[in-house]
Amino acid sequence: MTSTRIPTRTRILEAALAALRDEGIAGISARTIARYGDFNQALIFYHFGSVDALLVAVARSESERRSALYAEALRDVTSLRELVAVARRLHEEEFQAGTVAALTQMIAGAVGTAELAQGIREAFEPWTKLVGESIARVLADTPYVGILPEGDLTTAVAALFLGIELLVGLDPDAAAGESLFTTMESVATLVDGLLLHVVPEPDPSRP
Amino acid sequence: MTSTRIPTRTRILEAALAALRDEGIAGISARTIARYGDFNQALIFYHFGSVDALLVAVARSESERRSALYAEALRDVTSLRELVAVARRLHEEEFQAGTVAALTQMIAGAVGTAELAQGIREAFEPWTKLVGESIARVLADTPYVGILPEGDLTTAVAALFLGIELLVGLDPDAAAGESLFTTMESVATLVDGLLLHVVPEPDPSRP
DNA sequence: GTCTATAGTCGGATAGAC
DNA sequence: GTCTATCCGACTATAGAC
Repeated sequence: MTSTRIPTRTRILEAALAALRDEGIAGISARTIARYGDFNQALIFYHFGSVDALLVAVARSESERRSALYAEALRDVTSLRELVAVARRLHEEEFQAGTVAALTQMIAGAVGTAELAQGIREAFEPWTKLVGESIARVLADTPYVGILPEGDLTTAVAALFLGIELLVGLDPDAAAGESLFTTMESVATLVDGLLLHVVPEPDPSRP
Repeated sequence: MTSTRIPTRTRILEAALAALRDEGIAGISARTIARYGDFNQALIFYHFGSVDALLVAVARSESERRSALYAEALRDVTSLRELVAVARRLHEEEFQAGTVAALTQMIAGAVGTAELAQGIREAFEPWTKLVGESIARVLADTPYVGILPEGDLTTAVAALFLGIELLVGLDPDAAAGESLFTTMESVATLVDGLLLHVVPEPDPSRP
């Protein structure tokens, strides 16, 4: 796990992610991160220059990893239900690792630090682009193309999932388990019907 | 503005809110807050005991203020469109003051500080209850009562609006202006139609 | 590349004068 | 209730030995 074969740069990135997840942005410091990775605090400055620069590097690394993992699934999305299904898979796979929570903390920490905000924004541009394209495909061939602005819908979807992770951080019980995403899949199925002008019957046994 | 007639306790609460909004949770400290309110740093500990306790007091105060301001409007809500309209009004009225952004920062900061999380959760219980009741009324008299769990929907709605403020903090241009909420009102109107099983313009040529 | 040591700053919190 | 003064731990960042 903590094998010496893993390059220090990577170890620092992983430690920063873990610290962000567990301690939150308010508890982040070079010393905290070093404790998580069991390396010397000074290495952070040697490899990344500053703590903020390290956080931007974490954002970039996470954005790339995530794009690689979910790009294929996202490209197949043509309905809202499918989009929520990908989101659910992402939530289930990433929740334990706490990577979305870490991202949420970074975004929250970017307030009042303009360069950190810009770095994170740029780091996640490829990812938001992927999500935006999926939403465009959901809208395509529905009567609402050109009526509902894709940019706003993308923002709303991104906001929804970031907000969920934020609330999960506040109250792990509230959004835990399958219930929340199951409900959202139900709603998405209903809206998909609406998009196609077909109203499905209410289903007493939620899928 | 900085009149001596305002009790110190209030001045501290307001300064903490402003500091939270401008500097974010990562930049919060007794000294930062004292600078914002132009009072002595030691007063925070005299009046509130600790910085964390002050933050919980801010959450309580904001929850009460908000409940008082929007309870009436929320009680009239019986459709999703009306709920989004209240959210839009809240966003427009509170955005400049930055109170939602401050709350977002508090929630983000609560990660890894269990007692802070519990304090904030309790502080906002009356408010989430109000929102939950509105959603219950939206669902009432639709075929989906008892099928779609209100708790999950409340969580999703709360998450959506928290996430929006989080993203606005990251990129003020992205969610600025009227566009985002106008789009959400459009979507809400469509979904309202769905909830009542009334499809705007049936199109038999589409399966 | 990684370590120790340290400068210099800022933080929470308290004691005690007024 | 509000102030000054202060303890002391934690922080960023750098210098320099290895």
